[in-house]
Amino acid sequence: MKDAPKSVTIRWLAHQAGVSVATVSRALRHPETVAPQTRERILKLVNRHQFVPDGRAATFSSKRTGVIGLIIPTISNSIYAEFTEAIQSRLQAAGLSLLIANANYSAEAERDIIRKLIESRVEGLILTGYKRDAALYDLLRHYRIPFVVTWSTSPKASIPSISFDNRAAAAEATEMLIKLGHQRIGLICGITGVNDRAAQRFEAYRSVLARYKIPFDAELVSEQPFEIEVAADAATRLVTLTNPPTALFCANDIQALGALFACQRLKIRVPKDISIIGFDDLPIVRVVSPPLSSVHVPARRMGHATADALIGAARKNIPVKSQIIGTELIMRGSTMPLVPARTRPP
Amino acid sequence: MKDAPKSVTIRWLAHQAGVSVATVSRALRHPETVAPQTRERILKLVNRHQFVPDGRAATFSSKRTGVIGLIIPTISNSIYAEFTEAIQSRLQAAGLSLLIANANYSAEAERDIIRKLIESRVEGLILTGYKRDAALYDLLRHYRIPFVVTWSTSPKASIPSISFDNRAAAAEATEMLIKLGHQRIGLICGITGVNDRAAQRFEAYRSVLARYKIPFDAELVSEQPFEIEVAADAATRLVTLTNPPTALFCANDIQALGALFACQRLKIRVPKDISIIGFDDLPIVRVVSPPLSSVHVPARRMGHATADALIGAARKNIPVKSQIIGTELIMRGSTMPLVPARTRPP
DNA sequence: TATCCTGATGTAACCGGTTACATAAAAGCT
DNA sequence: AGCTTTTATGTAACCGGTTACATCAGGATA
Repeated sequence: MKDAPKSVTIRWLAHQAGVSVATVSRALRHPETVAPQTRERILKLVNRHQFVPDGRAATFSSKRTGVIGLIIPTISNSIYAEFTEAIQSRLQAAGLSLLIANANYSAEAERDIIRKLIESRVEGLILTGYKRDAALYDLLRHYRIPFVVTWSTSPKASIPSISFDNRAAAAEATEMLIKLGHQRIGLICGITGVNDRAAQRFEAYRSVLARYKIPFDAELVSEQPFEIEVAADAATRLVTLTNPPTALFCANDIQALGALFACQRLKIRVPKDISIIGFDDLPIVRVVSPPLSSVHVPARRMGHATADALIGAARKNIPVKSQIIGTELIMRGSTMPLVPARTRPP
Repeated sequence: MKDAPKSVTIRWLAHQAGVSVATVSRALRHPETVAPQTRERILKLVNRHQFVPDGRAATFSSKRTGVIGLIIPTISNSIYAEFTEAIQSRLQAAGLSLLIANANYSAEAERDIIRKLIESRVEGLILTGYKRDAALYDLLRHYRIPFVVTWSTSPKASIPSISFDNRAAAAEATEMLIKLGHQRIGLICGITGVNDRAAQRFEAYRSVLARYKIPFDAELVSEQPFEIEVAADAATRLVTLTNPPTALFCANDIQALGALFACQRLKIRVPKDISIIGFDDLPIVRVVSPPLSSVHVPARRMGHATADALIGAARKNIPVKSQIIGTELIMRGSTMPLVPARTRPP
């Protein structure tokens, strides 16, 4: 037998097997269309030469990439990990791959990523939040790449979203604290200028306060990145105010945990001295002491629904339809009705 | 001007601009080789038609993908997030993309992922741990794809690794507890059968005990997945033994946190009643109360070194050389010398 | 036995951009 | 002014697999 060339190709294998390149291609991609003996002869050569087809040529000639792109704002918050794993498992079952890109909460980085993914001709794109340059949505439509917004509902019919309602969920949490008797409610949330989910949660907080005729006090609000040490510092600042809050609504669990640990360090008892509600319902919130109340975000369900929608779009040209997924406020040991706060010495 | 076709191509743009396809290609990829007026004329058309080149054709004809593959065992442990972000930032600066794949601690899933990445012709591959079917390393060499093992040193010169030494780091932590006077040291680690890093940490724990003539007690060891609730349960079981440990070495921080919270729930004081050391040195361990002692893993530095090595390999054919990166045991408030344990009622 | 249908296989054009090599014009130097 | 060098641009072959269409052989049916 002739020695293998530097790069074994389907053409070379075809020659060795005495068949056409189409037959080798069929043996690899649609083996049931090839006669059993022919198929075995081809696969034997494939294995002997450790042949792995060149995906660059395959995606070029088939005009398919089999890839769905996902852009998340960070990979260090495990709520996105759960969401991503849910998507990945569904896509894998459908024979598609997930390409994960991290935008690091940067609109500019995200723009570059979107263009790169369009250049790669991904067969679908999953976005986080709906707020971005409209031209990017136009470009996706121009290239007929199905897309869907997640982690935020979309106000426009032309921008499909599969998400829970941030405002409704944040309103429910804020309202619960009010119903527990709290009036001075602190908010720790993300940077509303670059994060539309944080902005929506903040708006809901304000609007519920207004609804209950509770004056909005900017001093009780802290916007900062989702880093636990930053959150702990923010909580420390809030709870050591002259007139501190008696409750904290944290727009994500990392911040709620930071707040909890800061209170522990300051010997402020949760929930006796201060109630805390988080958002996401990460596993860790069930394990800390006391277990944190939190808005349960159905990340896995949202991931599955998102993947299913894009599989339908990519494989069967089914348009992506918006869906709203419910959240659930889970009350645990970090919240209780307001009791008169003991005055703490300066 | 003639209407744009269904799919605008470089060929069509060339015709519109009155130049050749090579010139359009140059205008996009190497604009400095095209005369300024020609370049502007071409880019004007590109913008007008919202043209994004077809990456499928580009990667095919150039035989370049510009992609480095990274396989991590999970995306829900944020230590991998830090590592991944470090790699991504370096690659981005070098004009390369990172394709992240999640193996979910499954050797079979990883095998499929490796083959898929070879088929995609990634220009480099970053692996986690060195233990896997040798045929996979052979296949990577066969296709001349540079690779590197991370999160574990490699015993073989033919398998380059860039990592800290798990055994040395785990030995240091175990030894520290012994030097603090602890003899009954519990170990909570990952599943050693599928996780060579867990296996190495476990081996180091055993070997240090042996060195100090401390009998190995299997009852003090708990192997289970890295889930915080499972870790809390494991810790609960260990600390409620008839003859419980006076210290816990947890082979990652998630487990250390689970152990800490379990102790808090059981009113077992850390470090007075039991010392705890974790591994990874996640930000949260600095914030909890008490702050956890932990082996600091230089994830960012390892990420940068790994990316640099593969950029060198992919772009300049520089062979990847193994590197060992140090760790550092950070002692915080969760460890103290052994004091006689109060007898707890059954 | 003849005709029709199905399964297996071959042919060859094609996908869209890249780039080695060639050519022409412009710039620089003597 | 003539020659050399540099810059800008064109030509066209190529990358490796996919697949629409065609063909042939074998099986089924009338």
